[in-house]
Amino acid sequence: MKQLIRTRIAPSPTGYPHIGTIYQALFNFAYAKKNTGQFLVRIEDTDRTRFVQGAEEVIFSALDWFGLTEDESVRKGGENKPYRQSDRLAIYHKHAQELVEKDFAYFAYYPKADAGQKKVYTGDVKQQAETTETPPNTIEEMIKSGDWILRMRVPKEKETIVKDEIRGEITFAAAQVTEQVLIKSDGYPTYHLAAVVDDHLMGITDVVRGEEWISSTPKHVLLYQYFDWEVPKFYHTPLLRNPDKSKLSKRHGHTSVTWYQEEGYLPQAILNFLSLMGWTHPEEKEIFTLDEFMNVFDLKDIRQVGPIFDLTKLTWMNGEYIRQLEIDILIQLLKEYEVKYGENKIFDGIDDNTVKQIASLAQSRISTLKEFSPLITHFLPDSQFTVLHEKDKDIIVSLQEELGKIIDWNKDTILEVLRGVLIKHSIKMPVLYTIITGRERGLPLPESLSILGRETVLRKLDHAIPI
RNA sequence: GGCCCCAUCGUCUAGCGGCCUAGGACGUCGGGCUUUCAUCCCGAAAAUCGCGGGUUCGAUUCCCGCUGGGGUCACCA
Repeated sequence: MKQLIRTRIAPSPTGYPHIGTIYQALFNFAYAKKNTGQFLVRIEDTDRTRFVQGAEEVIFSALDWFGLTEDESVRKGGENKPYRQSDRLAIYHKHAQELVEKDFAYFAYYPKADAGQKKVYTGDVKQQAETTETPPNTIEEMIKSGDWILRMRVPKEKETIVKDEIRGEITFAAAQVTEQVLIKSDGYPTYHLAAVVDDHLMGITDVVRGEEWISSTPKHVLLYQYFDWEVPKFYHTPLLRNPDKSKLSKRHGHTSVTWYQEEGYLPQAILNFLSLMGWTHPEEKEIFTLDEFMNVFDLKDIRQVGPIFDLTKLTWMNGEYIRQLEIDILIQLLKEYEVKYGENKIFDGIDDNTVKQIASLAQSRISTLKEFSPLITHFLPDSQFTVLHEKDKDIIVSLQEELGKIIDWNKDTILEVLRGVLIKHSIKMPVLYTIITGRERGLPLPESLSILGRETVLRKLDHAIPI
C-alpha cells in the first residue's frame, strides 16, 4: 500500500507574504494533492524579534488568492494542533529534555550580553563563553537562568549522509556540521529543533523546501537519528533569483505577493509561470492549469539550477490568461481590481452593456489589470478630447461637420467619415488618432466613438478648443 | 575562506551517447493583416552546449580538473 503523502510549508510571520513561499507552496500543495495526501501550513514564529503583527493573516489570504488552500493549519485546525510553534513550546522542551538525558545535547554558557549577536565568520565556531557557573540540569532551569542555551552534539568523526530526492546523496564531514543551538536562552526553539519535532509529530513524509536548507539538513538528519525517528524524504528546490543572479530579494526584484496583486497580475498566471521555474511540461506546453500541472508533474523532475525570475515573461503570460478569460469574468476582475487599487472611478456612470463593449476592446490590449484604466480614460464622462495645436482646428471642424451628418451611427459609418477626413487633410490615421485621443495608441477609434455615442462625441468635439 | 549545490541562445528551457548542421517559449528585429495600438499569422538574428583533459567508433549528453555562479557557515527562518 502506498504511504499517505503529507507535505507542508512553514512560513514565518515576519512581513508580507513572499513569492518564494508561494513557489514552495505550489510544489508542496501539488505533490500532496496529486497523491491524495494532505498539505499543511505551520506557522514558524519562534523568532519573536522578527514577529510582525498581522503577517499570519496575510499569508493565509495569499494562499487563498492562489487557491493553494491547506488541509490543516492554525485556521483550519486538525489532529496535529497546535499549528503555531509559539503554542508548542512545551512539546519542544519535552523533546529537548530527552536529548539532554540521552546526552545528544548539552548546555552552553552564553551570557545575555551575547544574545542576538550575529557571528562574524572567522573560521572557528565559538561554542561557549568562559564560566565558573554550574550548568543547569534541565531545560526548565536553563530558561530560568537566562544565560544558557542548549546545543546539539555532533559526533566528531562520523560523516552525515543526506539523501536528497532530486540531487542524490550528499555527504557532509562532521567538521562541517555545527553544534547547532536547539533551544535559545529565552526558551524558544530554533528552526532546526522545531521543524524536526513538528515534521515528525505532524506526520510529514516529504519535505519540499528551498536549496538554502541543504547545508543544515545534516543537522536535521542527526536529530531524527537521535530521536530514533524515520527520516522524511527531502527535496530541495532551486532558489528563485534576481536578474543579477542572487537569491530573489526585495532589493533587486519583486518578492511580495502584494506587489503582484497591486500590479494586476492574475494568480493562475503567476502559478503557471512559477511552475515553469525549474520544471518543464512533458509536452513542453507553456500554458496550463493548476489541475493539469498536478496531473503531470513530479518532484523528481525539478531542475537544480536557480532560475531568474523574468517579469517580462510573466507579464506576457498574464496577458495570455487575460485573453482567455470569459468577458464577464474579466469585467468582474477589473471591477474588483479598481475597487481595491484603482484611483479613477472608471466604472461609475457607465452601463453594463457599454462596459462590456469597452472591456472587449481592451481585452487583447492589456497584459495586466492595471493597464486597463489608463487605456480607457477617454470614456470617462468628464474626459476631454484633446487638441494640442491651433493647426488642428480645421480637422476638428471637419470632424464635427462630417460626423454630424451620420444618420446610422456605428463603427462602419464612422470609419468611413474618418477616412474622408484623412484624405481631405492629407493626414494618416496615427495623426488623427493622436488629435482625437491625445495619445498615440489605444482602443480603436471607430469602435470607441461608436460606443461613446453621437451626442457625447459631438459635445466633446465642441469642447476641444485649441489652446 | 571552508563546505555544499549548479553550469545549453539575453531570459525560461528541451536534450538523458549517434535522430543536434542543438528544438521550443519570452524578449528583440523584419514582414503580413489592419482604423492608431494590440491580438493574430509568417520569417530572421541569437547558444563554437563555460574551459581543458579523458572514456568511447562517436560526446551537449559519462568521468576528472579548472573557471564561473549560487547557497550556507546566527540564541533568523
